[in-house]
This record gives sequence, C-alpha cells and structure tokens, in this order.
Amino acid sequence: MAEKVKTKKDFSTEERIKKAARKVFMQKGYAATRTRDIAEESGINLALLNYYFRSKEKLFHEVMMEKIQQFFGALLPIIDDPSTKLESKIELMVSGYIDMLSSNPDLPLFVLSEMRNSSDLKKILPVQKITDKLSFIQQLKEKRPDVNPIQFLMTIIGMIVFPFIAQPAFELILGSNKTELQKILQQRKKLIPMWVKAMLKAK
Amino acid sequence: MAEKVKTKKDFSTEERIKKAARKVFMQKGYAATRTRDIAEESGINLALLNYYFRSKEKLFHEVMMEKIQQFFGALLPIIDDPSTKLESKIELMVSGYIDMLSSNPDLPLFVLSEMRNSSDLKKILPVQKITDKLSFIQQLKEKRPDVNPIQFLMTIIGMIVFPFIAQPAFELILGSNKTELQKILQQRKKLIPMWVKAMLKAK
DNA sequence: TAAAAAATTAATCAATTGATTAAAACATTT
DNA sequence: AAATGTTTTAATCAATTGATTAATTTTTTA
Repeated sequence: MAEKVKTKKDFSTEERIKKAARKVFMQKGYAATRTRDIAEESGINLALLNYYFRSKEKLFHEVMMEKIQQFFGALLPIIDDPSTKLESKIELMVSGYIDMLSSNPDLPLFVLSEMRNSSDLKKILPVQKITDKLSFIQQLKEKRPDVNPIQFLMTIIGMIVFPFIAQPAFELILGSNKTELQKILQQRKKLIPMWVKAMLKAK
Repeated sequence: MAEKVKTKKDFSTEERIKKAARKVFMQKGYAATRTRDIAEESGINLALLNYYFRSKEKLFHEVMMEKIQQFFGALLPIIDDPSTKLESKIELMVSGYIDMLSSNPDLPLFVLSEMRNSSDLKKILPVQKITDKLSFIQQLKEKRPDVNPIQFLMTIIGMIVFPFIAQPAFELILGSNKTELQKILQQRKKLIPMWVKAMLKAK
C-alpha cells in the first residue's frame, strides 16, 4: 500500500526498467512480453521489476499511458490552436506528426493494437468530446459544411499514420529498402498537404 | 509423421476447430490466445486440437495464411486488371475493399500486427515484385509521372483501411456509436474515389 | 458381426512465467 | 562503528499452458 519512495536519483534502476519496458512492450506487445525479457533488457534482477512496479500489468499501464499521451497528445495542441488557419494547420500537423512517428515507428501499431483489449484504458483517453470543440473541426465545417468533419480527420490521419502501421508490408514491396521508405515518408510532408487541399476543393 | 487423413466430412471437428481458431486468433492475436480458448470456443476437447493440427503454431500458420490471402488477395485482382481504366478501378477497389473489411473488421489490425513478428511469413506474401507489373501502377505512372506510384497506393489503401484499424478510437470519438461508424464507412465509398480523383489532378 | 482403424476423452507432464521470499549487499543515520 | 533502512540477489512457488499419453468410444473395414 505504501507509495514508492522518490529518492534524488529518479533515473537509474526504476527508470532503466521503464526504459526497457517501453522498448520490449512496444516491440512485442503486452501478451508476448515476458517480465524476464524486460529484466534482461534492462540488466536488472527479475525481482526488482516487481519491487518497483508491483506487477507486469502495472508497469504496462504506466508505459501505455505514456504512449497514448504521445500518440494522441502530439496532435491535439496543433489542431486545437484557433490562431492558425486551416491550411497551415494541415501543414503543421502533417509535418510534425510524420517527424514524431519517424522517431517512434512502432507507436501507432502498438497503441491501436493494445487499445482493443483493455477497456479501462479507453476511458482515460484524451479524446473526451473532441467532436465540436476543436477549432480544426470548426474550420472544416466552415469550408465544407456538406461533409462530416470526421471524414476529413479520418482521411488525413490515415494518410499520415498508415505507412507506419503497414511498414513491414511496404518494406517488402520496396525490397525491404529501409532508406527508400524514409525518403518516401519525407516526401509525404509536402504531398499530403497538397492532396488534402485538393480534397477540400473537390465536389 | 503420417499425413492427415481427409475423410468425406471435411467440415465438423477439424473445420470447427479452425473456425474457432480464426475467431480467437483474430480477436486476441497469437500470443494472447491459449489453445484452451480455442478448444472451448469450438466445444471440443483440448487434445483434439493437437490431434488435428499438431501444435498451436501450425494451426496459427494455417489461419494466418488464409488471412494474408484475404487481406492482400482481395485487392490484387482488381488493381491488376488492365481492362478497367484508372478511375473505375479506383471506384471498384474502394467499394469492394470497404465491403470486405466491413465483414471482417478485425482483419487489418490482425494481419499487420502479426506480420511484424514472424519473419518467415513475410516471404510467403503474395506481394512479390508488385512494383512495375501491376497495371494500376502503370496507369498511375502515365497519369502522374512526377509522383512515385507507391505514394498513391499508400494513400488510397490508407484511406480505406485506417478507419478499421483505429475503429476503437473512432468509436470513442463518436460516442461508441457503432451504427454511426457504419454509416460513415459507407459514405466513404463515394468520398474516397472523389478525393483520389482530386489528388490525381493536384499540382 | 468381429477386427481394425479413427476419433475422442480425462488425466497428466514438463516447461514457462509472474510473483514472492528470505537473505545478502549497500547506503544512511545516529 | 552500530543500528536502521534501502536495494539487490538467488532460490523458489504456484499457476498457467502447450503438449502427450493411455484408455475409451465411435466408425469403418473385412
């Protein structure tokens, strides 16, 4: 029941375990991960994992919260800023999100896979009542009142995120050429905004 | 070592196990699935699973091959038909794929998640040398020689598939309204082709 | 129908795995 | 330095899990 004691060195051990947990959980998912994998990856004794985090599930929960925040949170501040107009907002979110995902290519598949299971995690999502409040939604409604803004949101995010989710498949198509895929992802920073603008005009 | 004996009733038992395996594997993924789950789901004794399929992994492999075929195979015949021109090809693939995925909403996340692990599965993909042979790629090259056709392919498939992958997230946004999401997916049959045509013109 | 083969079951095994324990090593306080 | 508290370790536990076994029931063959 006693709370964890926070000493001066918040890094080391506890943080090393968490870092290893992030890596292993992200690569293999919750079910395929053994606590021994995490212990080995962080170079600590298995018992320390339970000493610091009580259980596999609790440790996972902490990592999952971080990753959900990272996945959804990176987008919200951009699309919710009322001071940037629609077109530059699109450029900002595409460019920013592609950069973030390039540094965390496993993030989307991890978050979306693990979301399906734990029903309690869904409740804690930072997605409460996005519907009308977001300035991005408002701006889409103004420009194209005839189309459900969710349709645009789905499409734009899908354009950005899907290449990361299907990365193994696309690497096969490209002859498992890793750098080629990187080049393509960078090109999309310009392509997607151009295409989205065309979409917004399409009748 | 002896091969499985194929009697007249290829359904029942063996097929019941496979059907249950499809359901449970698709819902929970390989690692989270216990053979006992499958046995229970199919109403058979646990030992029968090994009697018919030798191991969890072999059973999974059979299911996975099916699902890979279903996921990629449903697309190839449409986009590889040289007799349909680009625009109607787009309409066909969007409509057909949305229908197929509406009947199998777990398919994309399952296939793309499980692909990341088993490296041997990648080799057996029906994606060998898609690059130039596909008439769809050729047609894209003709219409827009300035853009890598993979960029279009990524985008179109992403538009179609992403809503299914992120379904739990979108259900939250829509207030976990299942029918609302169905309506949106049906609308996309017309929206996506319209948008893709606009993309193809965009400079 | 008797014998042989195939299908099914209950019980069990061995390995894995999350977690705990008790002792040891290390650090801090007095 | 002794006492106290904290961190780390090796060993072990109990539950789970994939798989097997040996016996039983059902089906097919002769």
